Amino acid sequence: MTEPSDQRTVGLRERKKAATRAAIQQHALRLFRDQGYDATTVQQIIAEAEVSESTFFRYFPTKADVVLSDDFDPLLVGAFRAQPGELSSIGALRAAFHAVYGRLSVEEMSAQWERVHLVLSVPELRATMFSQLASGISLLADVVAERTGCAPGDIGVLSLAGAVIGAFVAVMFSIADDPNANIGSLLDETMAHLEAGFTL
Amino acid sequence: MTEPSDQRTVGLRERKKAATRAAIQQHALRLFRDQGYDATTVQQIIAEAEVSESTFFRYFPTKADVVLSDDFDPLLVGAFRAQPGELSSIGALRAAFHAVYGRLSVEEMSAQWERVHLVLSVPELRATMFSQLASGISLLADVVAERTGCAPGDIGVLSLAGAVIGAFVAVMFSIADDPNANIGSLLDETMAHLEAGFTL
Amino acid sequence: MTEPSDQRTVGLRERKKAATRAAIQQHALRLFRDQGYDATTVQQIIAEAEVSESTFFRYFPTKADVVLSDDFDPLLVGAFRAQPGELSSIGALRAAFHAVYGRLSVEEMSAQWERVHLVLSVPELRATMFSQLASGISLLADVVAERTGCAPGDIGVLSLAGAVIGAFVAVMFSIADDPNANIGSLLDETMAHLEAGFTL
Amino acid sequence: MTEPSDQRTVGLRERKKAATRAAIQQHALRLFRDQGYDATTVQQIIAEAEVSESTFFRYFPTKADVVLSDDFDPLLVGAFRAQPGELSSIGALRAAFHAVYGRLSVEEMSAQWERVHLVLSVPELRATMFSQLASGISLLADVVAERTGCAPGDIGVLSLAGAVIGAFVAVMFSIADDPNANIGSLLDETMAHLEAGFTL
DNA sequence: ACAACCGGGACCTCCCGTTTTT
DNA sequence: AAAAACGGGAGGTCCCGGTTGT
Repeated sequence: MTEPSDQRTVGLRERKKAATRAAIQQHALRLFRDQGYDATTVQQIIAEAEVSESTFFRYFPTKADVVLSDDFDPLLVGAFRAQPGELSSIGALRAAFHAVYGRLSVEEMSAQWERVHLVLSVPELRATMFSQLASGISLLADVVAERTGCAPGDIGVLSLAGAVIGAFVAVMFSIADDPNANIGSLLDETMAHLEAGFTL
Repeated sequence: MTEPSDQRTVGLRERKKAATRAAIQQHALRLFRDQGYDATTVQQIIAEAEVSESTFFRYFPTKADVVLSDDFDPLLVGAFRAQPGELSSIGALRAAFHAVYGRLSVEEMSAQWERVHLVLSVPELRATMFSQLASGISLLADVVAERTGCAPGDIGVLSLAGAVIGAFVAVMFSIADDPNANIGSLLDETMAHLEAGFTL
Repeated sequence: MTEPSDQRTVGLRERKKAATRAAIQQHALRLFRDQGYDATTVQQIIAEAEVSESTFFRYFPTKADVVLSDDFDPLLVGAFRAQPGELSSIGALRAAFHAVYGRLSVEEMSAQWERVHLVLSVPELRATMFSQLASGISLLADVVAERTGCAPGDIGVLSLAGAVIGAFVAVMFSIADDPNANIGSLLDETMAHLEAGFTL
Repeated sequence: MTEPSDQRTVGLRERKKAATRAAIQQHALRLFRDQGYDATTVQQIIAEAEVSESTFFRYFPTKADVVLSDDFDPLLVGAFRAQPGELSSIGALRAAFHAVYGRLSVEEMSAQWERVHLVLSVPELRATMFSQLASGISLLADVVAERTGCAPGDIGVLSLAGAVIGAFVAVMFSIADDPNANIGSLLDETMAHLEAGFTL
């Protein structure tokens, strides 16, 4: 799983860390796909990625985190904050999703699909997803509250965060059995529906 | 946990089943509250509810299902289907939520809160919530598709279903720390936001 | 699954029966492959094959028999009996196997593979295989005893029958994950080894 | 059913384990003989053998395994590996069978017969025999491949393994109705036939 | 001390015979 | 009388804490 493209020039150290991280994830996902998640050991992953076990666990606290960690969250937050103030929150979110998911390379797209597929099909991974969701809602509520000046516990803010994350999950479900789906355009359409109040 | 009120005269068999189910759930939730979820055994529950172990597992395939099974789902579906065709889908959903959650008795409300609290605090229960969500989204997508004539896989339908369930979850999070919150009015407000396209 | 080719002219009635039987088996195997064995109902099979349920059960006492019934047994016995007396029993068997399995059409070969694959992968079917084996050994012992004049309980006759069936099973295992294996030549090689006393 | 004699002094722990295993099997087989397989419960067995239920299932994953588990397999493998390299594979196998089955005590012989008889007469046990066979063929193929340097998938190796197991099964069938049959000499005769290429 | 082994208990599934409802 | 629900019991999995062999 390659790091989502970020063209801004960052330090060499940052880039090396990202490369290591990407290498581990990439080899791990390939092994998971070929042999199954349970049948793949951390030993095999570090052998393929040519890193030490301690390095592995520095980047990913557990084997499950290789699949679960979502590199898009910080990008999304950044893109959201960068949106002009005239946009409504939901409009800004739509733009942010578009900026992050709209221009995925074919490899990034398929890696993303691989992740979604694994998470939904391996019980152990599925079990941790709810907590991921909770964090997602919480994170989203925080940045929306920050933007609007509302409290993060405001029912409107929470509803929005829940609805966005829920719709996101629904999209993930729908692409789980279609490896060729276009995540970016589906998400954009989804956000448009949210913005329009679902006029069906 | 008392069964949401349904006064229509149905057969004796149906009433007995509902009573048995309610008795099991009621005693189980009380024991869970008093002793904790893990510390309560199925043996204790069936002793209190005066049913056999077979009967327990006939009603609830696992101990977790006593907490997780949501009696409101079928009511919600029924109320949704009963809404007039002029309403938009989201409007009909709002009305359905109002009809079901708007007039909960104090006991029903507190039982509901108890359930939410348990689910969020017991890891084993939280682990299965994601699958519950998936079923929820799927069920909702089906009934909305049925109403609108769209396919259940339509992206608009899926987005709506995901957003509603997601917002529902967010509300549940927000009431988890507040035993006296009014579920009904919070849900109504949430649905209003969804309908209006989150104008913040 | 088409009937193993038998060019001798037989009555119309016989041919019609064979055609019906083949049609049932063919559609059943296709459904089993597409949907899985358990998920396929007899109703679906008879709908596809356009026969009545009673006709289905006249040809195959149970659903499992559609897969298990081996049309090759009687052909094999016939071919064995037709071998010249100068051949040793094992030589005659080798010739018989060659006559029956040596000239399978591509469809027959793949249907045969399908059957083997199903039997080995579906627990319910695998469970009945041992009895099939027992019948196979018994049948083989009988015809060999008849040819040689020995008693069917003679240890030599039984050993031969057991060894041949066992080797046959081993071949089936080995082709189970190779859809393109040539059953005929593998069996011939196997019989050659048996005849030569396994000189390795 | 006593453990096939192994006089080498091993650790106390090993001896205790063997004793426990033997005790469970011995009492179980006695109860099966007296009351029938189905009518005997695991509770009765553990009461007689004076172990806990956990211990029972640690040694035998299922009740059926008490009958099905074959203590002779590892001995056979050991004896086979111990044969001098000059012997052909089939010759070495014959010698190994002779070494293991040739000197059974009367009790061991009758316990063995008891097992065979049970397996063939109880449907539930018969149903799993095919998988046992598969493992047997696979195991045999592995050790023969190891000895000859061939691949375990080599058709010659597989044929041999299949033939030997098949002949073994045939012998088991033939003794099922004769409690006084001499397993050792029948097997030896069988292997001789296999080695000679069945000259009948 | 360290690992392997053991007992015990909770959870869960399947099946069968009996009772209850329709 | 047919269908549905119930009780009971057996088989099997998993985990945890205590004991025992090395």
